Amino acid sequence: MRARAGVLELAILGLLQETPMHGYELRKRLNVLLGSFRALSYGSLYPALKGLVARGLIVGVDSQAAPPHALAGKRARIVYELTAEGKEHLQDALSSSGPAAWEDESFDVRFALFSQTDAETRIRILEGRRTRLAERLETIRESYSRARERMDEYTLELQRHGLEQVEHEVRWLDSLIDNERGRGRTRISRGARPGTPDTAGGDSLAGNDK
Amino acid sequence: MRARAGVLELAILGLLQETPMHGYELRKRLNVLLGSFRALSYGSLYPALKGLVARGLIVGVDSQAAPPHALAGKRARIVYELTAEGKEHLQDALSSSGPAAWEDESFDVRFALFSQTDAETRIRILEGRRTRLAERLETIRESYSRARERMDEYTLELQRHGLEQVEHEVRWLDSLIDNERGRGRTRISRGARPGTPDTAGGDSLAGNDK
DNA sequence: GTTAGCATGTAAGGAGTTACATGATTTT
DNA sequence: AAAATCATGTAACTCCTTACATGCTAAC
Repeated sequence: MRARAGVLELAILGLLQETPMHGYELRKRLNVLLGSFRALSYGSLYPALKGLVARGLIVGVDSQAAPPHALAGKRARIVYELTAEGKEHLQDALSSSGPAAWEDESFDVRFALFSQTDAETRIRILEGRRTRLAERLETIRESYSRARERMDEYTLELQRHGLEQVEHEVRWLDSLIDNERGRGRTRISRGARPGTPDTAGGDSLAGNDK
Repeated sequence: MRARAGVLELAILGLLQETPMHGYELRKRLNVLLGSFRALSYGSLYPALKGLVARGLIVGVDSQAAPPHALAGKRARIVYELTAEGKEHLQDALSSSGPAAWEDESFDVRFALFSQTDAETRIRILEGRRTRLAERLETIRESYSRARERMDEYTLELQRHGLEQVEHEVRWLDSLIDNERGRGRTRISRGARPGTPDTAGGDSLAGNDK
């Protein structure tokens, strides 16, 4: 009820579960996790950490207080780690698999946290996303056949490329789902797609689906 | 100086240049143009229109005021169209080709408006985006070789897929640039890539770039 | 000794969403 | 006569960015 999605919060909790860190380092890891571009600003990160501390999900310990024999010169680096409640909250969030898990903004983060997610939830999320993308294909193809006369060449080309990208992601998901089903918990075979080679290059917009 | 990027505003002006419309219809066209998903809300659209009117770039005329002989029952539909200043402003915006034109948030809209953009600007934007994506490839490959040990299988797989997507877009841009250079103003050959067939499927992360 | 990178934060504001509020018109 | 869809708007709120502000530490 109170759980305001909060992709950023989820990512923070997920990374801190793996290993405690201070803000500055966390940001770098987050930039990789959140899609490798879009450098997250400190103006987002620090207030988010503050909020998580206020809600008792993480605690920040000044790393200079710990070592016994003096070395007291160094700058305060606040290392954050999960509390018991934080771990519980994270587990709850990771075991959920509603639409919020497979939308564009959150799917990547949920996927990156799959190591900490149980097998059934992983499959449910992958399938949810696949369904979502299939709907999107439907929408694009529909708008294509409905209004292709009124669209100029560039809009059309953009549409075509968008469709290609989505189709590519669907194939990716299919291979992932295959992998998850095949082995209970074995590793991902990178890029190998057993029965379906790359040669599906026909006229994508013809609608050879269903 | 004053030109706060405003992707939405640009898209609105671009669509209204093609043909005057009322808000509701505009929204549907915008949803296609802005990437086919992410349904734009009225809470964004109407205030944006209001702002454009306030700045004198568009005017809204109540479509029921126009017809001479009474038909006065129908609901007010406010049809918006560009003013002279609006057209000027749009031309200025469309002839610019700074980083703001080829970033993720704006590139699609700029591309969709290519019919209204001159040939040199089109090429500059396409090349700008290509360079941007090449940088991104560099970043991803770097972080991959720097920290592949510390990354779990899923993060790695996500990275690999992201790389593939970006590589695909680079090839797309290459074919578009080719097309733009080849003909001065001829149409886009849909999906046909002259010299480079789809068979570039090797180990993407090996870094066969440069 | 100065540049680059480490490290933490705050204040103001931009760009959008959700939820609310209202009513007309068309289709079933 | 009900349901869908057309049509326009506002208020509150969320999430994030930019710009500011501060100071330490390592490398050149």
